[in-house]
Amino acid sequence: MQGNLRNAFCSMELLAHRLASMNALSAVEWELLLEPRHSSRAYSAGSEIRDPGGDGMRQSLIVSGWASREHVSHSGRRQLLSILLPGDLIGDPAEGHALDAVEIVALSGVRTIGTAGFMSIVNGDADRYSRIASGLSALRCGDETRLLDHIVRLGSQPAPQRIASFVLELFARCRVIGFVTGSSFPMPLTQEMLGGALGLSVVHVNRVIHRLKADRLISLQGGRVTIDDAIGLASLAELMSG
Amino acid sequence: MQGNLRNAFCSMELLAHRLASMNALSAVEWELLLEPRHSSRAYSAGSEIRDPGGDGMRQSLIVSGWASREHVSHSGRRQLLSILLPGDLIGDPAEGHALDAVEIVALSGVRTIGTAGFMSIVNGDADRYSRIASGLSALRCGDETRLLDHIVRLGSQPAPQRIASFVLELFARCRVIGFVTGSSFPMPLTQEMLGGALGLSVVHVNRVIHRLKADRLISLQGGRVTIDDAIGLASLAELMSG
DNA sequence: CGGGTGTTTGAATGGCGTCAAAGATTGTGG
DNA sequence: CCACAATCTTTGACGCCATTCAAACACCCG
Repeated sequence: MQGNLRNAFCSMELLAHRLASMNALSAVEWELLLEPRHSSRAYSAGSEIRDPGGDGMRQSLIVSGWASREHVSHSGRRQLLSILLPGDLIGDPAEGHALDAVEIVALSGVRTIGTAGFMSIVNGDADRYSRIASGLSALRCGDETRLLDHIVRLGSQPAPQRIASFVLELFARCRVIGFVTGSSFPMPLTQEMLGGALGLSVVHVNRVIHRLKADRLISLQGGRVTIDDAIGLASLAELMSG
Repeated sequence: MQGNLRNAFCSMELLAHRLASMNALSAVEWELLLEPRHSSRAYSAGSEIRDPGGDGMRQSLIVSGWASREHVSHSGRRQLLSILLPGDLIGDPAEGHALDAVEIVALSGVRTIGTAGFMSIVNGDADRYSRIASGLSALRCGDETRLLDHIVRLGSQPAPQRIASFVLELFARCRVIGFVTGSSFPMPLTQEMLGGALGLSVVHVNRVIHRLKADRLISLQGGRVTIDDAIGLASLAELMSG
C-alpha cells in the first residue's frame, strides 16, 4: 500500500480497499477501480461541495480531506449530520436518498474525483461488477448505521459519552482506510465542528475534552487524537455498534 | 375511502393510497395492492415485532396501531429511533438496510400483514410494477429524511421546539393516511414514549406540553392531539422539512 | 508584526434530570 | 357495579449539566 499512496489522489484506491475488505474482488473489478481518473476537483475548507453544472460532479468520492453533511437551521445553528472521510462516497442528490440531498461542506481542504461514469458502468453490468455493487450497498448500509448511532448519541448520552463514542467511531473508520498509526489518527476538526456534530457548545466541548485528557483516556495534539485507554474509552462510550 | 375502511385490516389499502398519491398506479398495480391478504398478525402493546420462524414475517406492513424502532442502551435507557404508523413498511433485516436491523416494538396494539410475497412479486416484474417500485423507494427516502430531521431535533433544538416539530411531523404523516379530522389526530403515545423519542425525561415532557397548552398551540385529550395554532406551532418548530 | 481563527478559562444563568409523592385514568376481577 | 391494581399524569424541590457571556491566551499565516 505504501507504493500506491502516490496514486491515492487520482484513483479510487481507498474505496477499492474498503470494498475488497468486505468482498474479494475479481480482477476485472480491480481493474475498473484502479483505473486512473481525471475528474478531480479541489475544495477549500469551508466551501460547499456542490454540483455546479448539474453534470453529476456532486456524485463523487472523497480522496483527501474531511467534509460533513450539514443542516443550517433558520436561527443559524449548524448541525453536522455526518462526517465524510477519504474513501467515502457522495451520492447523486436526484437518486432517492435523503442523505445525498443534504448540503455538504468541506471541513478541511478536500479533493474529490467524480464517480458518475464509474457508477453507470457498475450499474450497467450487474454480472461483471456484482461484488462492487454489493459492496457499495454495504457502504450505504454503514452510513445508515452511523446515522442511527448518532441519534442514540444525541438523544441518550451526556457530553462525555457523546465525545467518547464519536471519537471511537472516527477511530474505527480511520483504521479501515489505513489512517491509524499506533493508536492515533488525524482529526482535522475544530472544537466548534465537534460541537456542531454533537449538539454541544464549543465551551463545553473544550471542558469535556480536558476531562477526558485528565482521565488519561485520550490525548490531543497537532490535529491528531491518540487513544490512551481504549478499554476505558469504550466502556465510557457504550454505543450500539461499538 | 369510507367503504374501503372495512378492508383496511386485511389489505394494503393505506399503502396503496400512499403510493397512489405520489404516482398514478396502473390497474394491474391496484389489483395487486388491493388483493386481500391472509398473513395477518397481532401484537400487544409492548411486545416486540420480530420474525419468529425466520420465514419473513418481519417483512410486513402495519395496518393498525403504532410501533417504534428502538435501541436499548447498556444502561437500560430506551431511545426511540423512529415511529411507525399504519401504512408504514417494515423491511427485511437481511436486506442491507440498517433501519430494518433494529428492534421494533409495538407501542399500542398493532396488527400487521406480511409483505414478503408482495415484495418478491414487485421485484420479480420490474416493468409491470414499476410505479409501485419507485413509490416504495420514495417511501424509503421519506424514512431517511425523518431520520435526518430527528438528528436536527435532538442535536440543535431545545425541548419545546423538539416537541413542536415532532407533533407536526406526526400530524403530516397522519394526514397522508387519512387519520386527521379537523385539525386533530390520534396519538397513542405516553409521555414516557415521547421522552424516549425526543431524549427528554418524562417530567420535562409533561412540563413543556403544559406550556404549549398554556400558549394555546395544542390541546391533548383522550389520546388525541389538536393543533390549535398551526402557524404558531410551525414557527416554533422551524425544522428542515417542515 | 498584526489580524484572524481556534483554544482556554471564569462566572453566572437556566434548562433539564432526578427524586419523591400525590392525583388521575384505565382496566381488571370479584 | 364497585374495588383494586396498574399505569400514566402532574406537581414540587433540588441539583447538576450545559449554555451563554466575556475576556484572555495561543497559534498560524500573510
